[in-house]
Amino acid sequence: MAEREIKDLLYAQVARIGKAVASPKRLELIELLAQAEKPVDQLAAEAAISVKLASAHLKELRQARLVETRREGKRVFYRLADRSVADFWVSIRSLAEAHLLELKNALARMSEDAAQLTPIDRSQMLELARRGEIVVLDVRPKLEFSAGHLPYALSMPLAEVRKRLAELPHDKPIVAYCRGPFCVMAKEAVTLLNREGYRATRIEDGVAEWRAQGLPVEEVL
Amino acid sequence: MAEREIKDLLYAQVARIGKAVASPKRLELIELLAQAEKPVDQLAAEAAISVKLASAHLKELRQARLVETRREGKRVFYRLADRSVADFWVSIRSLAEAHLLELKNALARMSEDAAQLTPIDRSQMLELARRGEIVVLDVRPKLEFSAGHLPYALSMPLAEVRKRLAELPHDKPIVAYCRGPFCVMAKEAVTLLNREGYRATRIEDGVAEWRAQGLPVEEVL
DNA sequence: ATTATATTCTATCAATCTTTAGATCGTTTT
DNA sequence: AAAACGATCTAAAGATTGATAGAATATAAT
Repeated sequence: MAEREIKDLLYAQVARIGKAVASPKRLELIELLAQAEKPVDQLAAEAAISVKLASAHLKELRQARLVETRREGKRVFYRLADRSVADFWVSIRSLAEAHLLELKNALARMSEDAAQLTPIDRSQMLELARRGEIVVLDVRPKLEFSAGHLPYALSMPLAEVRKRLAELPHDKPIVAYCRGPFCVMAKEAVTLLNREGYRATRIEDGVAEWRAQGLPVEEVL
Repeated sequence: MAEREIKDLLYAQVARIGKAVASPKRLELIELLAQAEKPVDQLAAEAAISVKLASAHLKELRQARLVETRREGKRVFYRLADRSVADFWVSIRSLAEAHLLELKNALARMSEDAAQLTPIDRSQMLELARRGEIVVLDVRPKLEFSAGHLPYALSMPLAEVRKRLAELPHDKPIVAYCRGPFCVMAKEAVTLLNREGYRATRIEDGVAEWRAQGLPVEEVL
């Protein structure tokens, strides 16, 4: 085989990964799967697409070996092939944030209330959490928390925050997080908490971002 | 604007990066630009495509803000927008290598002579080079060497190796490298050198891979 | 077995992308 | 100013992809 043909083959293979992440919906599915494994119907609902379309996109991701499946009774659960896929999601999103002005603007529009954002140092935050001087609040669905969460984090899904206010201290800073920079759950939780008299801020990191930084994540294996 | 609309916008922006790297030729252009800035005609020749097509692909890369241009007389030089694009190239290639069996096979077919490949530790190699116990040979074109190269490396473009054999010692191991795992120049140089009685091996790293590992690179700024 | 549920496969249309060719634009040289 | 050259733009053909609907498949419950 000629050198040129082999080269074409090599780049074509890498482009398969590129094609897999060239669709907004597939990226959203990857981010959702970075939180925890999920069945098709749930992925479809969370990404706001039909089950059929979700299935088609997941098939592409599977052909690119980015996701794997597991059947449990009637349901088929999808999960990322391994940690490097989540790392890749973080890296392509970061690259996009760095290079696409429109993305920065859209992100800024989403979190106009910049004061909510904690620019805190990650390791310092970890230390404060360890000493119990702040409360780290995971507002994602319980199952995603179970699949892995920041150290010392307390699980309180967004929908439950209002009813479970009593569990939160008024005298300590509360730092909320959710799925990552594109997720609005932490933002909503913080808005609610501050209205109720708590000292709440949020960080943009999700578990994938946290882990991609080489920081520890609590998970049941 | 509704939450769903903003989300769609965010993922669409990231997908623009995905689309930019969803084409084999664009990936090849990125790899070429990771070596050094280059004019359109040269990129077209090295990627074995027409100037028109190269121009069209480069336009897409520019719209995704992955590359920038500079005019010098009649020529337009393209360069990567910044180092993170080269890092991204390394990361998507690694992901592809890890997940696509066909890619592994194609790569294996390319370097059937596994004995040529040095599985050496990078820092150890750096130390040996510093002490002058090995010769690190950069077989890429001179201009790419000038734009940045491994520490202590000697520039000897593949086409010149045969004539410049006298410059190389017979009693020291020679470690050749070129543009990265997809590049065949180092492989060819090693084959030639071993036939001439030298102790030559190669590493798959190029400058981008080296730098992505956080290792130092010599460059004129 | 039959039915219900979850998922995937197949077919289709519209939209998008790749590639090529011809025309155009900008810069340098004569 | 004209010619030469490099690069880009525009237009068009063919190929590929995204999204939707209907048919088919696999498992669980009846």
